[in-house]
Amino acid sequence: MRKIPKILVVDDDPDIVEILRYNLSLAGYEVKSASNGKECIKKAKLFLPQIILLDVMMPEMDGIEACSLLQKTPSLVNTRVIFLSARNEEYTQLSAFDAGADDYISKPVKPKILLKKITSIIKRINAVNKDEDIIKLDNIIIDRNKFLIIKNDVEIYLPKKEFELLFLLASQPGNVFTRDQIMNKVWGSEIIVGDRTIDVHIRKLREKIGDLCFKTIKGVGYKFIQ
Amino acid sequence: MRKIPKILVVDDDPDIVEILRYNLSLAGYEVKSASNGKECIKKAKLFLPQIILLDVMMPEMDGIEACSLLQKTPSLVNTRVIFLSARNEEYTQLSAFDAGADDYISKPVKPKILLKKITSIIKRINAVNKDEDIIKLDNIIIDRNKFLIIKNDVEIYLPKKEFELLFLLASQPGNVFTRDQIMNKVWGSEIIVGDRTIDVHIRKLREKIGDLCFKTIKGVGYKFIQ
DNA sequence: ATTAAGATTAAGTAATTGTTAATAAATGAA
DNA sequence: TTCATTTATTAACAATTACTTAATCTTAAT
Repeated sequence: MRKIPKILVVDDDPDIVEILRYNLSLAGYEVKSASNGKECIKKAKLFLPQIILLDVMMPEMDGIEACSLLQKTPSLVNTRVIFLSARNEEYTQLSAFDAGADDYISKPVKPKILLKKITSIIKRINAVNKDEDIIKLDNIIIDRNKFLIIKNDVEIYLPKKEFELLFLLASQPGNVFTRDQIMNKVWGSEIIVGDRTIDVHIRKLREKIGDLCFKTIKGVGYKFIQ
Repeated sequence: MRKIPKILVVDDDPDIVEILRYNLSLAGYEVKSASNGKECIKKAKLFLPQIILLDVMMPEMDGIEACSLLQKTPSLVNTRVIFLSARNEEYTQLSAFDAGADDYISKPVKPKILLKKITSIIKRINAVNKDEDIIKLDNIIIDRNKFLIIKNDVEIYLPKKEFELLFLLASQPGNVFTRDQIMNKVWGSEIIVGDRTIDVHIRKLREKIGDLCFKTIKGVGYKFIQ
């Protein structure tokens, strides 16, 4: 149950942005775009993408300069930058790598190959960085790498299903999840169990995590509240 | 004091091997070479390079096939493969990535750019894998060079599989490793053994290292705890 | 007050892991 | 090599834990 990888596409040519957006969305990535270096940095800090596809020549601020600045942003240490450029002079490529690029691809870009490269990078990131699987709220941390809950500095271990249920509810505190949604996400769509199964698991969570954390919305479902 | 990065150059053309060896050695890397896929695999397992530069077309076994096999070798999980090839057909590139390539560079290779790419990859590897061979925790040291455990100043020698399993679990204390992950990393993806094999090895570790160090997360996997 | 949805409990069932001992495979020494 | 020893794997069964259900009780909305 990993999150959808995010990609920021940065190019001043709207056509190129559209082509890339189309291909990347189709491949299942979450895509946002920017049209120059300044916008890139602003959006990257908010969006926190795994990958930035960056043009070199752009108005306002070029890609190389943007890349240098991105490297200095702590929240983006795990973000990889791939340059896409029509400029193939060696010195441009060299300065791109000096600025912290992870790759430099010459335009025209072959979408299939770009996708493979991205897959390969994402695979490497996932093999290492598991930060995405931790939910941190005010007084509870839910860490799926450790399969551990820390509530008020106390460690709590939960069985698998209870953990998955809590993880789901806590992934969007305050939002109601219907029984159907819970069924599909925690049990999977092929498995069919009785109605009361969810109740019982909720009950156990109330026992272990605290009654007040779980609110029943009668006729609708359950929500996790902080 | 970080180790000198190791690079394995694989090409059937001795001239290319020499050019690469010259440039890489000059840049401070430790270089070995092979001239076909079979030799590549044999040497890679012994040399454990960070990076393999791999030609596509070679006698005996081509680069793509070699790359696929390399991916299945547990001790080479951290090794990156960069293809260097004169074949620029899209399908060749795609199958290279499918085989687990990290990059595909068309010949003729520009040494400066290759060096930058290598630097960039090494930087990423180092950012993650701080110490490859020795794990030092509060009261246990695990040294894979000596295949030795030191627990509370007592030396413990373990058989290979038990050692690998411990090394894996202790590489991220607190984190759960699923049985699948353990299977893939310790046994490799091509080997298939029965369900109870992991349990038995865990049992031996609990006997030798201490029961409390290993926690079972039922339905998920095992974790090492300090 | 009626009713439908949810809560609770305990008990049954299923699934996973632990343990032991026997066997196979690999390793190392004579 | 051959034999002895160690290590790895499997199989059979035990133990444990988790999951589900059924029966009954409670609650809240109309």
